[in-house]
Amino acid sequence: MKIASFNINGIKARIERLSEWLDETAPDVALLQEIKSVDENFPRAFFEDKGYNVETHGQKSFNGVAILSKLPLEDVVRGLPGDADDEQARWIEATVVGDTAIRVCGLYLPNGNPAPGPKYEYKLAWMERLQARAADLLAAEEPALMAGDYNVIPQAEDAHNPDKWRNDALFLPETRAAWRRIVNLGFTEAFRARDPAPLNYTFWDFQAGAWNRNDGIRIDHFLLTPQAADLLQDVQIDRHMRGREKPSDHVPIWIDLAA
DNA sequence: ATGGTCGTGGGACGA
Repeated sequence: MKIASFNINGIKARIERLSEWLDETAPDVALLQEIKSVDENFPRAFFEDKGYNVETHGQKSFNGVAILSKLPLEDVVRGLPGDADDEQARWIEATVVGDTAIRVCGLYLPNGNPAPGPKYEYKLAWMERLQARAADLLAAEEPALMAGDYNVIPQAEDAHNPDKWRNDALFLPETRAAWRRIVNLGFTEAFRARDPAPLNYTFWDFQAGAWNRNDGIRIDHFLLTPQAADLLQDVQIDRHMRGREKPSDHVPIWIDLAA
């Protein structure tokens, strides 16, 4: 089963790129971030015509996450638990019902800049809530994953120019410590676990010719419970998507599970 | 230090 994560940076602007990528890559499940659309305006029928079930958790103009799945989705939950006042649409989870049931969580973790400041405080608080949900997922001892745009550069090797990011909310020591507290609960970070070639990024800024200079960062991640990690067969970053017409600033990352 | 480029929605904000 191929499960992908893709920050599309706006469904309206990206529907053509997303459509061709779905046709080429044929993921069974695609977790989307930054749909930047309310649920009513998401082109649900377009993806249903391709054979996908569609679940969205959107808001006006910003954020927004969605799940596309060729297999049935059950027990959909919208919003990360832990703060009833949080109105930002950054979390959706569901159970993918196949031969092996897999709990999939799609997330768009807050950017947090500028740091310090209220946006950074929101990011750290969100990561504490994420840690709580992550602990519950592990306690269930079932195949489950959390994937999406984490807005976290885990290590210096995950940035082309780490010095540039030293004071950025994506790379501050406190951010990376919060990330490690989650991973070290017992998750497998799929891409790093496969020990792939270095300098493989998932994001290149639109500004200052970042793509042309390969000035990228690796911030889109898959965290797998042990029961999901047992099934892991492959991990790929679809880097080529960044070079296409009207690309997102992120590229897709996907895993293949023996399920 | 600044500005550089996108998307949304139709101005300013977020990244």
